[in-house]
Amino acid sequence: MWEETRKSGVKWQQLEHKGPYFTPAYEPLPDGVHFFYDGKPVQLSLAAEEVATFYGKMLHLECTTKEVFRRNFFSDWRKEMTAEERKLITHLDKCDFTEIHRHFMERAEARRTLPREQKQKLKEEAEKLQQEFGYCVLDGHREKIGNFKTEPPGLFRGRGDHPKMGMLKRRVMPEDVVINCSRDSKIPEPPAGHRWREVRSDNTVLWLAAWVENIQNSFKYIVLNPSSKPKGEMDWQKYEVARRLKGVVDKIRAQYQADWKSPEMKKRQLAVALYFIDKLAPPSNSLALRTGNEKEEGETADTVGCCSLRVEHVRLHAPSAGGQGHVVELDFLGKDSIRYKNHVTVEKLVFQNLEHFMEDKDPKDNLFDALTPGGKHGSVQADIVLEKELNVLDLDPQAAGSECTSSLNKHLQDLMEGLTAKVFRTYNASVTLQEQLRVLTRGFQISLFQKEMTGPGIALGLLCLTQKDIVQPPQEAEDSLTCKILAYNRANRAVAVLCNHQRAVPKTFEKSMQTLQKKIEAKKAQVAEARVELQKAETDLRMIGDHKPKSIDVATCRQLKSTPYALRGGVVPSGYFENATPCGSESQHILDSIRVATSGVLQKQRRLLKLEEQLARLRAKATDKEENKQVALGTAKLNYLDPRISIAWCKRFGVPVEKIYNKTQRERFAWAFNQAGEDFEF
DNA sequence: TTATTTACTTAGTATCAACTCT
DNA sequence: AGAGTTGATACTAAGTAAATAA
Repeated sequence: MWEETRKSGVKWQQLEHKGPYFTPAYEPLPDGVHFFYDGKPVQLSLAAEEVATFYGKMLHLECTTKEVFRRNFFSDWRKEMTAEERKLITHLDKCDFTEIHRHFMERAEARRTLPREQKQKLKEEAEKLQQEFGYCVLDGHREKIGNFKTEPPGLFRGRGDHPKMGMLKRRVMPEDVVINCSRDSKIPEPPAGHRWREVRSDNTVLWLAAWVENIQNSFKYIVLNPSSKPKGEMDWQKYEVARRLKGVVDKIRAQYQADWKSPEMKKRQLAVALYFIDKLAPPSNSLALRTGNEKEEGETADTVGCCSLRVEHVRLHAPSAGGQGHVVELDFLGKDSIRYKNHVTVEKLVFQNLEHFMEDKDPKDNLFDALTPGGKHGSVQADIVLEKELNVLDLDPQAAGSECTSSLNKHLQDLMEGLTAKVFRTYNASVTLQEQLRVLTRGFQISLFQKEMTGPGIALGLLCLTQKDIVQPPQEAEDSLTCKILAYNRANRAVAVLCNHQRAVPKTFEKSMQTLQKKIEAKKAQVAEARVELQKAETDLRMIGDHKPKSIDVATCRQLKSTPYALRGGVVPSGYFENATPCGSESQHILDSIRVATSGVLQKQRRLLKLEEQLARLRAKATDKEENKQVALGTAKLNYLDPRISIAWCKRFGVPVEKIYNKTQRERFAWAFNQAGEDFEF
């Protein structure tokens, strides 16, 4: 069934929806808010004012200080001005948006501090909108839509050094929007006085509406929510492909390793490129690069992936006397201009190949030039020929990627149906999670077993200690749950590191770390204090023994020794009462005071344990926080880790899935829940 | 072939909402 | 109750890769 739909490309039979919700029209600034030029208030035309507010709203953001941003903004803004405005406003430096900025900050603040009922009202209105526009009917099921609103107009915020940052992103109009729905469904109504660009019925795609965005001239789509059935199905298939890779990955690796020795330059480059994409050697010797498609120069930030790597991104470190092995250093800006910097030990053959690939090239030349059309190794068959061709140096050194990625993917397709470069990231990520979970929680099942055998329920003394006096194993269940979750996060983090998922250090990081440290110090003090108190209680108990050891009869002595306290190697030394003589009624009194003193010791002991636990938990939290400082776990969790691995692990270790996946995530992974038994293996 | 277009996944950040602590 | 934290969500940019056009 799935096979058929995949082959035919048909994705639905019925699709009905209300079309996108459009950004409300621009609301002019209130009378009291002014824009100033050269110190004088200027009443702008509506269009120019709107664009001015886009900039004013962003005044606190770093991008407004960037020259490219300011230049692009100013140039686009001037296009929206009237002739007079354009004549007057010639320098951005003379523009004063501070009143506009203050206005929007105050408005946001006002909304935050709205009384509870008004907030409730806003929430209800949002919910109404969601109900009206946020769902569609797909093959008889009501499915949630991911983004049912068109993107509002504003200033483009590219990441990294984006040449187009600050450009005006135009308002989307119904006339821009193509609607996709089934022919016989209720066709969505365009807003009054407008019409759609087109209404079509293409059931080989999943989008509901689309428009062309004016910055990059690319499509934007209204699509389904990840919780929807078709999205879930695709997610599932993605992991199934990755699992099939597991079956052939050894063969593939053997082959590309063999290809490192191929006489054909192209083959060797392909083999090394694939190695860069695949190499997995935890904990810190993996590469896991993205494919690195070609990008149009000047249209986007200069970022690269495997196929678009340039010589300048690679450094080779020959084996040193210290015996470091062959090390490759990669340093480049990857997706989202996130820096990828890594030292990795590689096989000698890889190293030699790289030396060869880099020979006689400029830093700006492509590393894998034989896989790109204009590269100097491009059409060369063998090294021997290559050596004679060295004069073909400056043939378009910039040409990158597309040829490389498509030949790479074509090669992979031959090795396994459905295999592409990005599958390696999915595969390596999921396999790493599974393995790390195994390693990091290896101890837990054993300790559960031990608990059964030696648990707390052993015979207690007859000192009439009440149940609560028994030293409980320190809240085992809860404590081990904390440990398990910490272990899960560690495993998750290993994958995030593998995939280089970074985030900006949270603005509040230092401060909240400090408060946490303070808490730890306070807890340490409490622990020390509790320890002193325990010692004092122990001395008290011993004192009773010192003063009246003889008063205890033999039977009581036995009882005493069998109390949990004595058994724990406490302060009453074994044999301490051995020579006590029977002394009848007096022993009852002694027994009483010992009971009280013992109970005191037990109480102090419990308190100490509890505090020590709290301290341990705080320390764990601090570790977790520190390790997470620059690592984003969410991306791996959402896009790379087969949820069935986590679900199976939860079942095996008795961890409630809610501790791992929040509500949205459980909805997103709904497809996985009835699939993964506790013995699921990726 | 090679370049362009299209459709979909992957990504980090800003903001919003909920919760914790004082 | 209000401030401060934290977690969740909304948002949309930036990739991948297949399909299509030239």
